[in-house]
Amino acid sequence: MRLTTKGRFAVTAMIDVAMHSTNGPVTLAAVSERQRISLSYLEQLFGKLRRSGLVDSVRGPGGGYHLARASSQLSVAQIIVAVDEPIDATQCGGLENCHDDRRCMTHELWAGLNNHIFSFLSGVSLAQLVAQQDQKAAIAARIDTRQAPAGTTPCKVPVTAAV
Amino acid sequence: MRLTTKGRFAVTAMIDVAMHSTNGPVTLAAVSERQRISLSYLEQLFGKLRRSGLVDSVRGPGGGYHLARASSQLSVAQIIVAVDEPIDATQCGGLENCHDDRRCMTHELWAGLNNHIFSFLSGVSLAQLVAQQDQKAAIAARIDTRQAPAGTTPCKVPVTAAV
DNA sequence: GTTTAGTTGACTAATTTGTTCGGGTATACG
DNA sequence: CGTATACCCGAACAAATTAGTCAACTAAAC
Repeated sequence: MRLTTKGRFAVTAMIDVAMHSTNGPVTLAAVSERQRISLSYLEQLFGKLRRSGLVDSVRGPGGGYHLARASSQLSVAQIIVAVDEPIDATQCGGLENCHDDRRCMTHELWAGLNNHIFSFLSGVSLAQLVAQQDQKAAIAARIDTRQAPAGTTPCKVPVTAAV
Repeated sequence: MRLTTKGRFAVTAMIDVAMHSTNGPVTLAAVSERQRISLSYLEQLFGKLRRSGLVDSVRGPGGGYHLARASSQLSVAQIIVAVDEPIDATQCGGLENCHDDRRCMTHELWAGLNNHIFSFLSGVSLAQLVAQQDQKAAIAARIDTRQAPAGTTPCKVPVTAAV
């Protein structure tokens, strides 16, 4: 389980697809324009997402991508695993040359921590992120039109410093 | 919050220090030898760990590094943040040029997910990992001394598929 | 004063990231 | 038909990051 900008771009793009697939497939050109990600990079990412069975593609005019499953059935972990090919921080690579106890430490350790992080991100569905995003968009719209009802905390979503 | 092999090396090294600091500071040379991490790379990592206040250094003969706090008070998140400098996947960099609603999406989204992952890893202390490691070492030692019982596979800890 | 070991900085190879380019192929539509 | 759309594919590429090397320095123990 690696966590880099690559996986983040993939998740972002998937959210974009989820939010715009109400009427037909979403083209990568549209995602590229909206999310400011280069088209070719998106093609690479969606090639992996497609081969992993997370999205389906429709070729030809009017084509594009749509989610292969309901957004509630797609987890962040699946997306990240699909695009961020796994790498292990072990020297032995989990092979037979770990006679010495110590050399196995990294491997066992990270396998465990991997599990934790993986299962955590498996519990976060695309639907949740979309809902979160929709909510913010709604708040923003309400602020724009200055119709914030009493009792609501406008834009009070605490965006923490980038960690 | 990035999650790469760099942070994993740092955590591995910190566990090694935690496990061997019973009698005096631990030298990086020893960590390097045990964990098969290059000495100079460790020097870079521990430079950051020291500047982040996670370890203290003792110079001269008999010197080395030791944890600045009890291992139960040191979280994985702190270690990773110390060595894996933050990067944001946003185009606007959280600046003022995100007039368009869409361009802020990545930023808000990952800030939230960052929080989740960060708080999760903040809850994992070095002490926990050490305990987990000690437990495995004890099992391994038992296997070593008592001629492995039938059915056990030495050094074949059920390593989950690398994610 | 010599040895140990941290401290620093510069430098390098390998890998990853993100992009650009240049071609393909399937299909809707006129 | 043909053509435009949009997926598909691969190669080449600069930039950043990762991992490691080298060399010189400082503080402290003996």
